[in-house]
Amino acid sequence: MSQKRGREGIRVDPHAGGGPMMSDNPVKMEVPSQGIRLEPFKVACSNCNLRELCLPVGMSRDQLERLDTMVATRRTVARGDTLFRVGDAFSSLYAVRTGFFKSCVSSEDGRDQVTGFQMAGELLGLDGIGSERHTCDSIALEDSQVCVIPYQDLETLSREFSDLQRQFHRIMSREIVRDHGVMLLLGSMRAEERLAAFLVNLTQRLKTRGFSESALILRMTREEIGSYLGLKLETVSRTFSKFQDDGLLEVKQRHIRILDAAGLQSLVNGTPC
Amino acid sequence: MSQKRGREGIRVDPHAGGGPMMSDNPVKMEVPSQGIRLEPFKVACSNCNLRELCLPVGMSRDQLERLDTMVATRRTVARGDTLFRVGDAFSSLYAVRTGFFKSCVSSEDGRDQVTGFQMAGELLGLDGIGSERHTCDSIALEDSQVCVIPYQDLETLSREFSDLQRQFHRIMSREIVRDHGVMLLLGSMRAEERLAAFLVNLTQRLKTRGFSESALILRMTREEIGSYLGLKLETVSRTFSKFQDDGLLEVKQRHIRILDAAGLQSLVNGTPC
DNA sequence: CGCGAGCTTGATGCCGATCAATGCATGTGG
DNA sequence: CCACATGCATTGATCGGCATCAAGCTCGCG
Repeated sequence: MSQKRGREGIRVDPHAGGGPMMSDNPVKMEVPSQGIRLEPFKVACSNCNLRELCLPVGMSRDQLERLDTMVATRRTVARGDTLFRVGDAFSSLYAVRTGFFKSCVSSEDGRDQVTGFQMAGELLGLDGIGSERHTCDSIALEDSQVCVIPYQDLETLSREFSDLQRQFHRIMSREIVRDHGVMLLLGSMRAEERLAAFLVNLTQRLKTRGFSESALILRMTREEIGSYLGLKLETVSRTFSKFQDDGLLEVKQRHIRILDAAGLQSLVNGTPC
Repeated sequence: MSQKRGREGIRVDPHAGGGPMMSDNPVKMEVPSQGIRLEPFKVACSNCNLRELCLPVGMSRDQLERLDTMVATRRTVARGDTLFRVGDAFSSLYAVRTGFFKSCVSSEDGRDQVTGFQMAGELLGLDGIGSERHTCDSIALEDSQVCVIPYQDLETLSREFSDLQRQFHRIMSREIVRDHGVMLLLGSMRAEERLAAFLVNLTQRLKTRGFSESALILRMTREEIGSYLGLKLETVSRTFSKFQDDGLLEVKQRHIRILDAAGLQSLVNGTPC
């Protein structure tokens, strides 16, 4: 579990300890009868180190403080537990604060499809708005924490703040664009291209969050990757092995080191041979 | 081209003439200098026969009249022309009034993927909100007409009317849910299931619009269907032929008659053999 | 009438699925 | 501490569905 992590903290594993960006921002609170104590779960967008990635992008101090009143609670989800499930009544969106999730839809006959993996700063539950019920399962792939955003409050507040409204619309639109990208992948790419695209996307998102872009720990199984990419787990495994043979990656179970980022990138676009 | 169409108008081809629901609602307008004339292009959500399918769902008389001020123009798009293209600046959404569109994304190396087909009442352009630029091409598959919805105005008005806000959010959310369904299809279904799902979906949407659910005219080529379903055109063609041999369909080029809707449906779910 | 875009159908081959066995890491109880 | 169980990953052998390549066919249209 222990990862090389220098004093400056290029991090591979968020659980290895609090880096400068991912610390939980414990806040000292005055509690009359007990003096000062540490309150690790103070919910506050205004203090959140993810606010540049999440719903509050581009909002003013004032607006952030109003957001704090809306996003009043957090929820902890243990690894393997569901945040919500198909058919659950929809009432809130969730912003991932720490941890990692997968979203799955399934067909009548039990086949299921991972539709996405979500990490810190990303919004979960958008699927529920249309029908007042969730249409997919959201499952924590590691112990996680989310901020609860009551949808009614979000509606109300975004009628007041056009910045919030706009950012929310942007997030939904980008989800649609992302989905279109996955369709392109599923509809027209071959196994190697799919896995390469997946890895490039993952490292990019991790980099945005201050993690290393050359080493990562997969939070999901080969089967989950396969489900997302429309492949069987054996194919995912074989493709990892091939990438290793080709000198693109070093693969040790879920620990991946990227040795040739350009080579990987070139697989995604059409620069083969 | 001529289709059986009774007086009550179970319609197969919207171009065969105006049924009760699809008529263009010409409005008599007072024009001072000329007396009464026919104005076929009066833009008005309040009169539109698609208002139960489109953005104005559930809105009051007052609100509809405000909507009329927002949706002030229409645009005609000839078959084969693009409504917008990847990279175009985003300024408006478009509601399909008549006709049929496809949306395509493409990868660096030129492969492209049809991400959806849109018909009357459906909203186009949602992809552009996130980045202020369109991320896909939208191409008319037949002569079409769209209502132009300036996005700024929609934002403004939906801050005022929570019903409009809510309906807009619903539409975006449903697009996300639809995309997840396509991912499931692309990631886990076989050719026959894909084509069956496609046909079931298409007929359902046509039925909602007052068309026959047992006969339809495809507005897209085999290649476009294949692109949408992640198959080659030959496979689409063979699968159509197989469905015909199995007595599920009658296929004559783009004219499809559904002979065994239940059988088709059972292919979509997992009730094979 | 003849052209061309789109559709159908056949023959063949390949990519990834499937089936099966082994390897590896972690955890548990004796 | 070892024996064993369990879950996940790797690797090999074989199979099958769909892609690919290659003719014809159909129909609308100039």
